[in-house]
Amino acid sequence: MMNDQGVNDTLQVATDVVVFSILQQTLKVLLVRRSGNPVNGVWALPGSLLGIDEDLDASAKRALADDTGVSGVFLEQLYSFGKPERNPQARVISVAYYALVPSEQLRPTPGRNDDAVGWFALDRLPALPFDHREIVSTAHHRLEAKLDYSTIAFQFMPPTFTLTDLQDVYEIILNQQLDKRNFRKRLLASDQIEATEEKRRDGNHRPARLYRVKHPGEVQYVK
Amino acid sequence: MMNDQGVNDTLQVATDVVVFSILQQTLKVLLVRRSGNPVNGVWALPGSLLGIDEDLDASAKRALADDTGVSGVFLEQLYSFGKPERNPQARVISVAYYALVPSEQLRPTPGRNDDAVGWFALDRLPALPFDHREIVSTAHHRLEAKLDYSTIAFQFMPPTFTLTDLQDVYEIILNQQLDKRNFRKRLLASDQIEATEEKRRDGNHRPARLYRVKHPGEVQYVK
DNA sequence: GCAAAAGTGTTCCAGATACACCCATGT
DNA sequence: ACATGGGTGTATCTGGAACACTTTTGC
Repeated sequence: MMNDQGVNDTLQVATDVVVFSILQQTLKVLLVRRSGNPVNGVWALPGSLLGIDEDLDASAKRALADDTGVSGVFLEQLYSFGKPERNPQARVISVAYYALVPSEQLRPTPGRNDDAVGWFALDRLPALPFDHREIVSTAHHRLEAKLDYSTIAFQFMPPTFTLTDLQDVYEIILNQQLDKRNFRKRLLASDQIEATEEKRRDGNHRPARLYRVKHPGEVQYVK
Repeated sequence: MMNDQGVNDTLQVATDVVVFSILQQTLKVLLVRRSGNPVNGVWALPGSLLGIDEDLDASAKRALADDTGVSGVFLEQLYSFGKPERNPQARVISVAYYALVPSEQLRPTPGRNDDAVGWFALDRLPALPFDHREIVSTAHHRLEAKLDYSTIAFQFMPPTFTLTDLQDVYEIILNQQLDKRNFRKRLLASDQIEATEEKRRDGNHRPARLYRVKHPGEVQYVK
């Protein structure tokens, strides 16, 4: 199994997950710092080698839960990365996934192989091993694109939220200001969210009506 | 490497390619009939096991060339399929690709491991092994979707073509009639094709002007 | 009463749609 | 001259973009 350079020459498959959330009005990615070999003390994407009888989706889900304690969130296959030189220690194909976590809902906790987990802004990422930066970048592009033609943004929302909360999510991901009236008109016309009877009072201003998504967990195509 | 059921329990990665073309005014898929084991005499997607030092894209390209003689065409990664039970003989993850071949340009020829190659209409596919039917279906959805927001249809065109030829391609893939004037207006406005000085004379009617794509080989996002 | 965010409608413009007739050729 | 597919323009509709003031609360 080892060739004469000490390199394992069997093929392995891993799943790696780019976890996005919006914290402190910023789009962030969840990274873990591994305590074990081969990458001691370096921040990397949560991930795992694929079990011999394990489904790809299940592997990504498990990697996410084991490494970060996050579960029950939107998770979708992104792309497979397989340059022979991407990992110098071994030949590993990475089937990458991305996940969206509702803002401030989950407190990720390090798994038993991890030193720490942490949220990082996209423009403040630490050095990442292998092609993890390319994976993050591909996931970011996918997220931006899907915002335009699907209800993917709802996956960032807690069970109830205000229209301003939702608009903030769009503005942060698209990195541009949106018109409040047009945004509300479009969202309400899409028939994907509904008003609750509740309002949120905070600060010294008019309370905001709370909404909920009509089909939580489902990402639908719109337009 | 073999367990006591005679099943190889190492993980393997394959690339499989869904090749589309438009022949006889129909969207067709290219299949190969394997002469060797394990699938003797059954039609399947062209594909290959990934070499230990081979890039995924290179593997798909090679599989396509080896199995069908097709090369130099549009080829893009589609999705990775990895259900543990998808292949009962071995644990194989398939990284699927799809390719588009210009109509009537290439004459596919069987590779040395193949019995035959053939084009099949999507609603006239033979029984396919593993999850190849699901892979074809996923590729078909991708193709339909990309037609709307990219110049992917140009990949089906020969070097020069008439606007009616191009409209036929759209109508076949979308399976609906399009308005001739609106189609021409939109295509010409997109600034992606240009008129040549040539015309094509066939049949007893006015000759049609031939066009060419401005950026052949590139698939651009439009709209 | 003032500061702060919530909430609400109309006009304008651009791009998509619907639609019918003349043109150039071969036989 | 006629049959065949090639080629063209205008009116209408619809969805997106721009834009400013009133409301409700806390202090």
